[in-house]
Amino acid sequence: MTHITSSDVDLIRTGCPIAPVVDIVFSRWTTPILWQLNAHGRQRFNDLRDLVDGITAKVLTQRLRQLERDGLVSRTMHAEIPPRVEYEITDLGRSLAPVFAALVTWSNRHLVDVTQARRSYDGSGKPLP
Amino acid sequence: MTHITSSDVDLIRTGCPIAPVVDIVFSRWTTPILWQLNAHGRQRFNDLRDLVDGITAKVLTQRLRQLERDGLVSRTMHAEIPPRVEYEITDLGRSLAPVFAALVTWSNRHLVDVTQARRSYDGSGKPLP
DNA sequence: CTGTATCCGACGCGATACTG
DNA sequence: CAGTATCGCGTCGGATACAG
Repeated sequence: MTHITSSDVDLIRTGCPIAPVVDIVFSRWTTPILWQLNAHGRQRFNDLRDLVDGITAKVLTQRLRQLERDGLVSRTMHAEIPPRVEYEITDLGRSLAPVFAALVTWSNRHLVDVTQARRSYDGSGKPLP
Repeated sequence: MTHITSSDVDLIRTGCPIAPVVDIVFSRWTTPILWQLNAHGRQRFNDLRDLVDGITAKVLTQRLRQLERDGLVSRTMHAEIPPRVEYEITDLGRSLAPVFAALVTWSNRHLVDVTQARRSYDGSGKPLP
């Protein structure tokens, strides 16, 4: 007799198994924040703000809170005057490196294809999204 | 003498080199749509709508237009009554397979760590995002 | 320096009704 | 069957001002 395991059921039922991780890693601003923390190491709040290009203090705070809650970033508060707070990517955050590497590889190989596809589409009278 | 190439400058200047591809691949609904088209092959509009769980016709149309423009999905219109339209993932879309595979791997290994980090954070009196 | 509070405009998305 | 049109709400993010 054949057995249907719970993981089999998951394979059948699951809409998109990577949906949860996409929400965690690719919600807005999280990718550039993690990228900069990974590239430049531990950073103070305002320095990180400068590194992440167009982000405002409010949104940076919101995103850092979420990343801290998810265990991807750590926050260290130094009781000094003026106050100093440092953010650092965690081991769990660094474990995303293969994912980011795969994206870099794909970008180098195929981003130009997307650009070309867009030109071709826009120049062919089809309805623009 | 040392030379500074344009790619060196890019490495210094670039905020986050994967930001463009993240916008293309991980904007809302695109991941589940591509996943289902990759898993179940060519699909008619309403069948795809049923596969993608909670999506409405309007939003599915918008996302499919964008994916078609980016060259990740192809649209085939059959002049019949009733009309039949089929969507299929392209070779360019399939070239994302290593990216999705990396996400599956990370999800299997580390999604539980995120869940645990959230429980720990929520149970420690820190400000909730 | 490191945030927080408030206001507000833009956008995304769902619901519904309608068309070729 | 495969969309499109319209409406309305909710959320997100930007700007600004303020606080510890």
